[in-house]
Amino acid sequence: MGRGDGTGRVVSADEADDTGTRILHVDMDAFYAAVEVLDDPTLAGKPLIVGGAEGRGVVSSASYEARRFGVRSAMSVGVALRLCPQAIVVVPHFDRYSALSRQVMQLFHDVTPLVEPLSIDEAFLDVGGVRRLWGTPGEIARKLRRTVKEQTGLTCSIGVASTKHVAKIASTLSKPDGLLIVSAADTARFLAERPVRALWGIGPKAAEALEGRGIRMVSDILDTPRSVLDRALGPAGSSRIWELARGHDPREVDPVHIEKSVGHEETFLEDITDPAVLRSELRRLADRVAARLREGGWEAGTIALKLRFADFTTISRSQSLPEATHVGQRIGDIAIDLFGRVDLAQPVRLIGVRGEKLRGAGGGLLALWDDDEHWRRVDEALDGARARFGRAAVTRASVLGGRRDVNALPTNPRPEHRPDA
DNA sequence: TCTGGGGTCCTCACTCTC
DNA sequence: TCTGGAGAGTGAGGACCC
Repeated sequence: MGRGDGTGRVVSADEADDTGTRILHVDMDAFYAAVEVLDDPTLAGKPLIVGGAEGRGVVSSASYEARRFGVRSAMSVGVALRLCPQAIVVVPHFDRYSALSRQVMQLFHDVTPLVEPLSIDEAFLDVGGVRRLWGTPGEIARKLRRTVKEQTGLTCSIGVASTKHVAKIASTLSKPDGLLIVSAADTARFLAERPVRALWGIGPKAAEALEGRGIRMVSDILDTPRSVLDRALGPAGSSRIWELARGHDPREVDPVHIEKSVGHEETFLEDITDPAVLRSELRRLADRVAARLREGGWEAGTIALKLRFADFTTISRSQSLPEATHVGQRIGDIAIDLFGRVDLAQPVRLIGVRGEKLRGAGGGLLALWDDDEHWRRVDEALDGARARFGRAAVTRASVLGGRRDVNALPTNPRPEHRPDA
């Protein structure tokens, strides 16, 4: 398994046992900050904060030099600068991050078609089927770390395990610039030694609920009756951590991503009280949401409004539509109607619009998921494409990913997705 | 100088229908 | 005709993730 190397991280030795593993979780180190350093080497070695430089900005990413002072992402830039006054603050350059992200994801796809991006800077890879090409999962992880560094100049950390959940925890522990392999045989012990907060889905609230009952480590979960977990987390949360604590995680690496909602929101530099200004802002946000919907070939079946007031209380209002839409005027009308039903007792800090229950290309994919016959035809198309282009080159995602291809496939919308249902 | 933006998932309350 | 339970759908809010 892993060992500490004196920096707080846990990494594997070169000869680490990777028996029973096939999942890699790759996570770029302090991604935004690292890209800024790449583009301006004079920032190297300095405490760096990427975030909103004025008003109500928060930290999107911080270099490890800044993290040593307690700077964390999602912290307000003001608080971060109090902790680390010498930090250099730069505004984010999202287009640049996206470009590098695409480059890194392509390197992953060069290894295996089974890549599931989790966010701009991390992904799961299933390398179980490419051993004969590239070696064992541990060897693949070592090569991949070298390749990413050589091709992009950026470092990444990789967790290797038999499940996604354990691979994810392992990559976190190995940060920065590390590799941690957890063999199948070591999984139970590895998990038992972790605090409950390390489990996927246990945030501050759930951790507090568990710790209030004396459940601090994953090993404590193993000794806790299910009824106690049910009371602490509810049946769904309880069921999830019951399984995860035992190393059970049947989720496969899934390269097919289906969007479920599209939204935009904005926090004002100063709180707004004038309803006319807020309505105007809603129109602007509705137009942006509509543009995104049209880009994706979707229509939204539900429109949701979000408001955050000066005291940070947040409310939402939503309305399902008889006919789905991607028209900005219509989305704006609904958002403004929802807004009109809200009692504006306080100034507004944030306003947002979201389209939910997406139909169109996304809805078609949902239908495909639910219908064995359609999946059979997708797999036929997959086999045909693989015969032409080679197995490693073609995935379900690449068969389904092109919108033209998706629309060419038969779809059978589920009843709740039919506008006239 | 308190607390962004874009998401997903879950729970609970309420309404409607059978 | 009234009442209650079950189940589905909808809406609101919260927790969590990066």
